[in-house]
Amino acid sequence: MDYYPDLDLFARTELLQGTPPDALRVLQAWAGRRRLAAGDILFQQGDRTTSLFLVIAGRLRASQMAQGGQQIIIRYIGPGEVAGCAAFVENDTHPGTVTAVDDSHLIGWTSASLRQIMERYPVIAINAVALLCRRYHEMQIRLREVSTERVERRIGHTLLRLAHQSGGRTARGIEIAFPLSRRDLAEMVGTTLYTVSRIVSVWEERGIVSSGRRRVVLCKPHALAAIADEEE
Amino acid sequence: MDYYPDLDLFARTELLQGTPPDALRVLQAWAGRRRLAAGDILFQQGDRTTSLFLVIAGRLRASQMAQGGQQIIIRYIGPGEVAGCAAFVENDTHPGTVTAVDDSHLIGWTSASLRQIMERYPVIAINAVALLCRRYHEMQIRLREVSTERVERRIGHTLLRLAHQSGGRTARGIEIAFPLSRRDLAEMVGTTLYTVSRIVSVWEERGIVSSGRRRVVLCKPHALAAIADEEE
DNA sequence: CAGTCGTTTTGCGTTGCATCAATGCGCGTC
DNA sequence: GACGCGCATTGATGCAACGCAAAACGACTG
Repeated sequence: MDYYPDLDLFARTELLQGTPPDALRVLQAWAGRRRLAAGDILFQQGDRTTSLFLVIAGRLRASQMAQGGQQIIIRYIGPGEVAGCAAFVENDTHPGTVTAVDDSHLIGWTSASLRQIMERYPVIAINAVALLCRRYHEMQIRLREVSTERVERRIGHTLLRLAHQSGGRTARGIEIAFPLSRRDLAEMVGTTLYTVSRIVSVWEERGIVSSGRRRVVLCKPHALAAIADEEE
Repeated sequence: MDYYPDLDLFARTELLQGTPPDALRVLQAWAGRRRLAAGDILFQQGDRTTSLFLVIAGRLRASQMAQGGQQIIIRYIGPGEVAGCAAFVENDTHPGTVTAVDDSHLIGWTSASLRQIMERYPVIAINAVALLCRRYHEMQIRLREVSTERVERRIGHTLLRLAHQSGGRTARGIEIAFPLSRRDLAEMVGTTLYTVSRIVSVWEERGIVSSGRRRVVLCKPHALAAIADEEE
């Protein structure tokens, strides 16, 4: 009897949950593997979409460049999540660049094979639809935040989201589980690293967060939530 | 032989293109109809998702409220497009409110029947994936714009997009085909109606646009594009 | 035709945040 | 241990855009 180490892992991802075992075996057979060291680029903005990737381990960052050289961070992608959504559609181009922020291990399928698989196993297409709805919804909320809220609250919401998505419990509080600099935060929030630094410094004095070189720990998440959601 | 007036219309929409004729007939049989007058609400933010709607005629606006009473416009939805994406997923809630800005005619399917249809006809699920990818990509670009560009350029981009999406050729230039107030524009761009008014007034003096009560005509689209995309 | 309501314009004071510049700190490297 | 580099802090300054207020301008209504 063969041993397929990926199978049960597959079955717990957002894209492949509920997929019949034979589909999982097909997926495994067609999968390509990819390892990245922290800092490596998976693909660049404007590249043709060749493959969709599933993150097995590690963490990636999807970002988008403006013509002025500024960039924003679209999202961080962790284990079980999908990188390179645009590859769901054949012959498209990637809207952003995806970079590894930690050493990462990925599995990829070509757009063409993915399409075949979705035709044969509609569950996967339906999972993809659900996943994209979530992402779309996420973006709507961020667009609203950046359009209507001021910087302090946006930083608050962003940290809470990151903590929720990939926070680890520690003695001091919830720690963001990957390196996150002031500049990174600024590019998620739509501000400058200077402003982030000032605001986080104030929070640090108040004991709400504890942060250092590319590390952030939320000591009092509820206090942060109060700042992020207080009435007017 | 029966006459199904919707069938060829269906086959030209983003969601249903490439769908086999028998699927179209099933879809037609399961469809609910809905008519809205300008100003009517299709569903509210927070409502449970019951149905997904296809716009046959008219125009709708998807918006999202912030707790302070401010709101932003997510997008305008025209004929052939889909309203209420969240209904792709059963037992979810709508992230925004959808309102008719013109008298509109819609067709709807319940989430449950939609799911069955997608299982039976994966093309539709795959179309949905492509559609959501496009929307997701759109939002990424808007998020980048609102985070990195200043108001004048954002208004320019927004008008160009609207013109592209639903502009009608007229003697004076390209006219946005539905009522669009300064406030509406402000809520799409993430600014105030005052700022929009000022900037549009300047453009009006320069002959780039011509606008009045809830009407906008782009007289010199290329000049607008130059403003929106000029280097630095 | 007067009255009302929604939209747009415009002036002006205010301010949140960007921008520039200088300094300090921690970490890896030769 | 000294150097250099990337990251973080902090102050000073300027400006783009906000927010208020008041008025002008249609458009619709009784």
